[in-house]
Amino acid sequence: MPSAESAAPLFAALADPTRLALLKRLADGQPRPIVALAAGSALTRQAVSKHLAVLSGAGLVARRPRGRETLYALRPERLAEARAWLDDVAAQWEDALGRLKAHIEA
Amino acid sequence: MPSAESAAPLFAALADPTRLALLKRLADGQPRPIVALAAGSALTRQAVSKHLAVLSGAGLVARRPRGRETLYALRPERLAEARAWLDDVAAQWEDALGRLKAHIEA
DNA sequence: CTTAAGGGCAACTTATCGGTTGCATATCTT
DNA sequence: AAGATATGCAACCGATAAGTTGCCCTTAAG
Repeated sequence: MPSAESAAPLFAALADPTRLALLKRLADGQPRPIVALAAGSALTRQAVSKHLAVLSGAGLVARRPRGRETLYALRPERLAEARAWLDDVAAQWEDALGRLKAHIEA
Repeated sequence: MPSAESAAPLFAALADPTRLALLKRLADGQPRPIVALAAGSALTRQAVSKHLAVLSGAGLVARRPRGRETLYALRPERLAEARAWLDDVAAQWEDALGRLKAHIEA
């Protein structure tokens, strides 16, 4: 169960439609260079590069320089951490709900 | 499966440790007024109020004015939407992984 | 060797965010 | 009625984020 302090930066990296789109495109498991990712996004290469830097900083994406290009690949483990926080809260909620129900029936 | 455009504002609301802490405190199912929530947070009542407004705007929390106070309660359905997006990407990833493995073994 | 392609770095602009302070409003309480 | 309680609204400040542009470096390709 990630703490609020560790989970917040993760959600912050996910708080942008462009970045979500990038992650989704990388979810097919194929690493891509920046130009390939910038192709479909109507943004400047620099803008995409910045977004990838944010994702990389949050650990959601892995950078692997190869030759003159840099390949970016999804890191699903970090996605799982974000899910873990949500699961944690949901579990707390379910637990509280069950407790309430039990109390009413008692 | 929520689109990137609809999921991003949701993640944006989650991108702050104070707000995550608020959600976690509300996960016990008990609606609370602002003062009660501001009590443990070392912040001004106004700051907490703003954070709650953000959470409310994202649909993560329900406002229910009662008398001179306003009760805030968690809305787990919206949390589930955030989870749905993460699940979607994770499923895509797993699928691609399986496809790759099948291709190798073929 | 010359040229083009892929990217990093840095400066700058605009907008938004988190937080504060001050004041006004509505509702309990005595 | 008077005072305290719980909020809301608005203005303001400092920091950060998104995006652009311009320049330089490295690596491939002719």
